[in-house]
Amino acid sequence: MAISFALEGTCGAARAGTVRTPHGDVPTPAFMPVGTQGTVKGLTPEMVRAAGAHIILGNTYHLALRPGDELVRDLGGLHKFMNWNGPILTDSGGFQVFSLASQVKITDHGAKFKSHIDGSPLELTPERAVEIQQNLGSDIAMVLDECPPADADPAKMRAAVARSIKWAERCKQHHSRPQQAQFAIVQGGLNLELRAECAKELVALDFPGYALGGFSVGEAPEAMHAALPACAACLPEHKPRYLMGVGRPQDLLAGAASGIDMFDCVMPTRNGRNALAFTSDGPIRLRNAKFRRDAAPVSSDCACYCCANYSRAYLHHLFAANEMLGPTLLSVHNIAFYLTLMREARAAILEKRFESFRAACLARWNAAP
RNA sequence: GGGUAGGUGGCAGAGCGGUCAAUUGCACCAGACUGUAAAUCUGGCCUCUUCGGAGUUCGGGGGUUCGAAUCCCUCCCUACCCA
Repeated sequence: MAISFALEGTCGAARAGTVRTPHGDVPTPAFMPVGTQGTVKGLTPEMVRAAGAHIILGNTYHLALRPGDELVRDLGGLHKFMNWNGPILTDSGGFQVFSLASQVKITDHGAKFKSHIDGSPLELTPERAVEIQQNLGSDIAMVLDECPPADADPAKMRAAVARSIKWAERCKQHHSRPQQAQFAIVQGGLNLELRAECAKELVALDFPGYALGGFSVGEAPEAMHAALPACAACLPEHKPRYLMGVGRPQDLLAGAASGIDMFDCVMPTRNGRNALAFTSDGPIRLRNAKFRRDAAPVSSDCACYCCANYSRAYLHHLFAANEMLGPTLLSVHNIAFYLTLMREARAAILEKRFESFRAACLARWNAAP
């Protein structure tokens, strides 16, 4: 068994547990910083760990294109290559089928891409996605899925679900790395019946973990929040549940409240690079002139390296001067903020006070001036 | 004292008779960012505005013209060269 999941406590639908992997344990609910190209942008692994991360993401599509999955394999695997010895989850490239859609042609066989790097043609099939992730040596691999946009018409949505199920089967069939767990991905958009159907088929295939894909792809956040409880409830209780690509802090809490265990999102790092800081009083834009002389730390009660040592005024200066330390420090903070939130959420679940914790967080974030 | 090249919006720098409130970059102001083609992108940036427009701008003054940032005269200023 490549991974196992221990459920340690619940509070309503919310769950606290531990995902055990060959490279270490992950307490849940967990947030996974995104390191698409074999790096959490701007941060060393030491910084990522110090910020509180237990597990990070890598990406099949990007790493296969460059430097190449066989190269990574030959150099000892992704953990060694990037010097991260904790757990790694690799995304399958399914999201790139969505986000690079203008250059992608999808057939039942696979997704034909044009490389965003040099335009060269390539095809990502379910089998190839499995192979790449096995070469990378991640602890958790994702099946290749088709992730339609939120406004896709019902027929397209249904077809994407059908294809995602077939592809999941092929991925499972092709998978052969015992120390790697493969998670399936439920699609279906906001159609709960379709979601349930998709989940049922995938659960029958008995994967060690299940993800909800196809959220935060253009729909209103409230619509996603409303759909999550039912979607999560379709998944096995004794296996980890992963909400892919989500989201803002309030989305993570909504997910956790619905019974989701794992999250990933580029938001803390990308927004950090773009001078937006998540704070206990809501998001702030450190490029704004009002922070020019603000001696306070980025977030008032944050214990991260950034907040322990630097002022908002200094961060404002770094971004104004275009200094690379600005994005780095703010990525450190934002990741720490997300991970602290998950740690507190976990404690609140175990202490059966998750809903009041969530309500308090939302009240504070929304009270911002 | 003589010559030459110039003086355009916070700065740099286009424009050289009408389509110019004036290209562009920087700076500045604000916004966006959800399984990362993103240290990126979008909008604003003379004044007023009922957002339809309206009013004042291109060193100062005067002139030519239906019309001038653009042509002429004059004054002021800057840079370089010659005495």
